[in-house]
Amino acid sequence: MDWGDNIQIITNSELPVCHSGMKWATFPSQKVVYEDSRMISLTAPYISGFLAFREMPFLVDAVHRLQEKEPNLMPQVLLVDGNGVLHHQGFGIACHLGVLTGLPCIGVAKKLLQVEGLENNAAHKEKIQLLHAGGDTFPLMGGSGTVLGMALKSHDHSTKPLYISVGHKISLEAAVRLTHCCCRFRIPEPVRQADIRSREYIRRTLGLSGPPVPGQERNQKGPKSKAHPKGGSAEPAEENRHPEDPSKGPGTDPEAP
DNA sequence: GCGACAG
DNA sequence: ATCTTGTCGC
Repeated sequence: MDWGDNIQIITNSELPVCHSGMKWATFPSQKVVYEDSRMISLTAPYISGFLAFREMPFLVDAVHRLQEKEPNLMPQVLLVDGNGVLHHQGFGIACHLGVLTGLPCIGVAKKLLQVEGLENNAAHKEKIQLLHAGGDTFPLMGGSGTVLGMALKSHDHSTKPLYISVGHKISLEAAVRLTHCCCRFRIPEPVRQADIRSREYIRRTLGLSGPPVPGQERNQKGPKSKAHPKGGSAEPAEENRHPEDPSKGPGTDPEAP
């Protein structure tokens, strides 16, 4: 593989209530060199096909913050949690982010967006079962015969494929190969780490602030708390934290056989 | 009630 | 995205 050792990858990971997390890392070593998590106020609701409407401003903001703070770390490619041209209008969130930042973007979706006749039906599931080893793919063809993306078995023991599509300034083939090279587990590490770290950030900033009523039940069915000031970003209580997170120990590995 | 469902 | 219950492997 001739990507070199200095390709950097950025990933979004938005939780539906109030958080945006991103992670920058080198390739192929995948060492985290920069992290930016903060509270946000989501306004637009989640509507399938309009993900960019909801999340784009925060992703662009994060890229701009990086440009200000560490321009030397500006990545050469972004892995975006969502679709690129595999989209109702042929322009998913990975395309938006690519155009607005000028950076190459890869759409990495965990579920098939059913568009242009693509359907997660029996025939599709059959193709999935024919995928043999990690790295195996099959094309996702729209009604017009155009290849909108590729289903990718991200590692040998993964049941569900990833749905890779071009976002911006990268070929589908390169997008698939690069994504596959990032997969220690089903979800490519940039996406996975952004996810893990964003949840950890939430836990650490809101986790202990909420008043744990003595009789607190485990499964609170009430509405999600919006316990953060609107229009502002909540700062973590501890500012000087070592970004090093030596080893997570033998944690549970999702999607592991 | 039924279909659809990127996050 | 979230919530379940259970299973397997390191």
